[in-house]
Amino acid sequence: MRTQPAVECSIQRTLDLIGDRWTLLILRDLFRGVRRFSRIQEDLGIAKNLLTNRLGTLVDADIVEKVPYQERPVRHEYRLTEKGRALSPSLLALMRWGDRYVSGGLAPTELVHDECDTRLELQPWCTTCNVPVAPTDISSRPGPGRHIGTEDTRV
Amino acid sequence: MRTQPAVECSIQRTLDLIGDRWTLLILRDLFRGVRRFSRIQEDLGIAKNLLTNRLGTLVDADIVEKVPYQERPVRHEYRLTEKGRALSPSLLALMRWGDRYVSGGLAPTELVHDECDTRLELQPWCTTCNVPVAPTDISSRPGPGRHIGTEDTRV
DNA sequence: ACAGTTGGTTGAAAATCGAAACTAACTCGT
DNA sequence: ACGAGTTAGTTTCGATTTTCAACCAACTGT
Repeated sequence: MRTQPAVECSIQRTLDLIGDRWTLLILRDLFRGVRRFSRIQEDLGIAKNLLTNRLGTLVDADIVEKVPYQERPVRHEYRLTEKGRALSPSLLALMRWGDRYVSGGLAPTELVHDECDTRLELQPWCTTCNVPVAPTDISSRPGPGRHIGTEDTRV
Repeated sequence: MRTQPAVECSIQRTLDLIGDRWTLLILRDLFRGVRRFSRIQEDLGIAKNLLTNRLGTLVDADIVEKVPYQERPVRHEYRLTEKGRALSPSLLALMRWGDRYVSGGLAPTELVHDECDTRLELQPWCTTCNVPVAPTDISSRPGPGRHIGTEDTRV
């Protein structure tokens, strides 16, 4: 368990919840339609007790829900809630990064723009200027949920 | 270490590299401008040996580079490479999710566009049409880097 | 009746982590 | 020139987590 709290950042709060070695992979499987305990376990090679724990945490956090898919033997499958489905851009962004920098540009799965059939990027977008924004043009500042640091925030 | 290999997915490859409990937080600090060993260590409360290991891994993976900021005592700081800066959309996506679903809509920290001071959103972006793409205009298909599952992929 | 499937639990060994102590190289104040 | 302070680590060791394997319970299909 983390020693220092000081959780004044949504990235940290998010990673405290889903940022361990397995959880994002479990969520990826759920997005892919792998929803049963034993299928996830086989697919990831995760220890069963850990899968039990992680799924329990995800259910508690309302990211995943356990819905019965048959009675007598009652069997459940794990489905993403709306909160869980909202993680899709995060997984997409990680996937695109991996495509480019780890898989050497060869994407195992592509997401494309219907109209022109081009692969999609996920970019920070300024709704005022109506342009994509490079990492070097981003600053951070305290928001309504408070803040700590006062560093130079340029990349 | 992971037991089953079967790494046929960019998300998995990415998480194998940066998906542990600390690495994404370290990268967040680098994005925020916290670049020195001791500053990161204080800020995160991570054990020093772990920080050494993680930074080493990041440097080996060419996500971060160690650049001297003074001679005599040679001191280094850790800077994101282009590959590292490309993780910005991933972190932004996780942050925006946390803002909405963990921090109750009140962002502790906002990321803004330098030029106009507006809070940033994350949008799927078509590099061919040079426009943002709505979720309804997205399709998925198998890519050149092969594929595994044949499941029902609807959420 | 009994092998097989699903979704777990339990316990011990192995790997990893965290806290504190220690080191090395150098600066700064006096 | 001496001692204190800073930065960036390494080492050690006890605590925690993870993995692996075995076990279990409810039910099915044959």
